[in-house]
Amino acid sequence: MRPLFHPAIEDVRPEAILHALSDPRRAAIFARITKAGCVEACSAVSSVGDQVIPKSSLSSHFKVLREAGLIRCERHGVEMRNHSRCAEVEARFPGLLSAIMNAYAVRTAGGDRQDEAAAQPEMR
Amino acid sequence: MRPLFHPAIEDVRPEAILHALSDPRRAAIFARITKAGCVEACSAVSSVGDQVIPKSSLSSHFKVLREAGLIRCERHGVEMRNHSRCAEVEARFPGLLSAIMNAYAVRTAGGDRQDEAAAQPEMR
DNA sequence: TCCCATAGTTCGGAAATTCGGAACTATCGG
DNA sequence: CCGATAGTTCCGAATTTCCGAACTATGGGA
Repeated sequence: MRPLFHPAIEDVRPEAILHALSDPRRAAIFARITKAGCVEACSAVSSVGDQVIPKSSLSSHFKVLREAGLIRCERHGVEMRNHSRCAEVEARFPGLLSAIMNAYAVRTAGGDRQDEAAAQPEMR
Repeated sequence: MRPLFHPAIEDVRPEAILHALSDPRRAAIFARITKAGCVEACSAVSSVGDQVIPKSSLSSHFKVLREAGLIRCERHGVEMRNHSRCAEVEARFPGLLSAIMNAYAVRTAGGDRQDEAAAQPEMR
């Protein structure tokens, strides 16, 4: 089971990235991984905002992020380390990730009525 | 039926935009509308690449784009005019749309094996 | 070595979303 | 009023998402 599938950076497709980040929970998870110095134990993210995410759902969110090419996952002992592939993706699609994360930051800053804490602002 | 629903710009949510543009066909439609001087008869876009889109599907694609806040639609006689809300969205989420459209352009330029003509490059 | 605890994945059925053909509606030009 | 064109709605089939329960993998003792 070790060799988890990761797309090569040149196989990463924009629609996969947009789809992955079009879910605010996944976007929040990705923001957290990217912010946290690119390393984090997997279910350190057991909730987003005050919303608890069941672990089977968490697992599939990570899978979506991984297969979209946004993160790199490897086992370390009993847990998983997740690295953001932010830099690689930035090189291939300049400005994309920062624009997306900024957009979420605008939304949470802009005072919408709905779940404020969903996404974390300013990456990079 | 006239007053088609359009979200106010401050109600536009990033996840809706990402979701709308995470479909390459919708992204291509949006690119075409934006490029074509912000006005275009609706089913001038009856196909994307060489792929024909049935009109019920087209209709719902336009609905998704409209409700995401990406386009503005109004009836003119028997047909629909679609304006890109690109400028408004750009003001709210700086860099987002151009980064996304550029990403699709990179993909088509980068020589993926799959439907090359799906999205049109360089907006703005 | 065996057993337990922890971290994550897989399975499977329910719920939600998307797709697209067929029927319907709106508008214009005779 | 009639026909043609442009879109929308309806609805069933196919696909995707969600999440609890069972399962797998790894490391740490006893």
